[in-house]
Amino acid sequence: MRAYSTTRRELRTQLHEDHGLTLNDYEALYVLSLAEGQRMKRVDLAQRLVLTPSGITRLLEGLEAAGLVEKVACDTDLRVSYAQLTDAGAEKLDAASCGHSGSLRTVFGDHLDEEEIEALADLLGKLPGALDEDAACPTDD
Amino acid sequence: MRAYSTTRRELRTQLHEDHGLTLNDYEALYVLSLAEGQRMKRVDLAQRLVLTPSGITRLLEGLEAAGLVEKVACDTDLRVSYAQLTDAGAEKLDAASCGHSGSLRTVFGDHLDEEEIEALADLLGKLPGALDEDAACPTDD
DNA sequence: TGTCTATAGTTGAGTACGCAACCAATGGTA
DNA sequence: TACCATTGGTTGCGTACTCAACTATAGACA
Repeated sequence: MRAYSTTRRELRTQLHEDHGLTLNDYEALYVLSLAEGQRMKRVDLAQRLVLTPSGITRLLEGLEAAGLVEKVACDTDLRVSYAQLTDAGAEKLDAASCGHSGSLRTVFGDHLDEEEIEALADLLGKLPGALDEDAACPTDD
Repeated sequence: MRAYSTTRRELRTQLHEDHGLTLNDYEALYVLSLAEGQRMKRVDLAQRLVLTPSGITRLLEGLEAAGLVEKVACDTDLRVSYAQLTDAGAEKLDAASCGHSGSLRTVFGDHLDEEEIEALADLLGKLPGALDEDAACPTDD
């Protein structure tokens, strides 16, 4: 049967069935795990995930409800709040990332060789939406 | 102001404001315009746009309501119906493509040179979801 | 001090999809 | 001929997002 899509859908459903995460859930946990102190201003996280402020609010709503992320106030600026990865969140990420990044590698590896993957990553990295300079510094005050 | 996303959102809103089309609307018109007889089986169009059958039904609903695409029955197989680009659809595509493909070029051109764009297209073309062999032959019976 | 603009974030309403369940037609095969 | 698996397509329902409008804080400047 000629599958409708392939990969992206498969990745999504696998991640969802195995760990109850959407792709963006996963991405959010992943990005947070790399951030200084494992936390980020919501607005920076939004930019990093290419979401609007409301998108981030809803995404974090779910992750907070699941106890994977905590909302932490900033004492120097009452407007901002941080998304802080919890221990449970880090564990969930660990559990999911094994299978997920494996799947990713497989998907790309099926069609591209090592060198091509690197070249692709390089080119995509130059495009906006990818982490531009300032997206890399999550917590500043 | 540090924009939330950038390009994709901008492309979408520009296309929407100027011509009342979503990105997928545009893509559908574009793909149809290249197809033999400017028509395609709905299921093939779905695969090409990486949409589910229900997704295609809803997408074409809108385009049909706008008179840009017509639903044409197949006389050899009563199950299938074609999406047929109308004259109005072709005109709309013309009107939109000028600005849109210009914008696209600009977006990529701002960050990549000619050679890099070509390399990127080449690499992406190898990934699934891009037009695999059979996605190129729209109407067959 | 009051005012004005910019920024962080939430909320309500609308939308573009996916999934599951379904119906109809097709093409075997007995 | 009757049956059955496969394929094309639609519909109901849920969801992840966007946009627009809003509140609240911050910082600049009179």
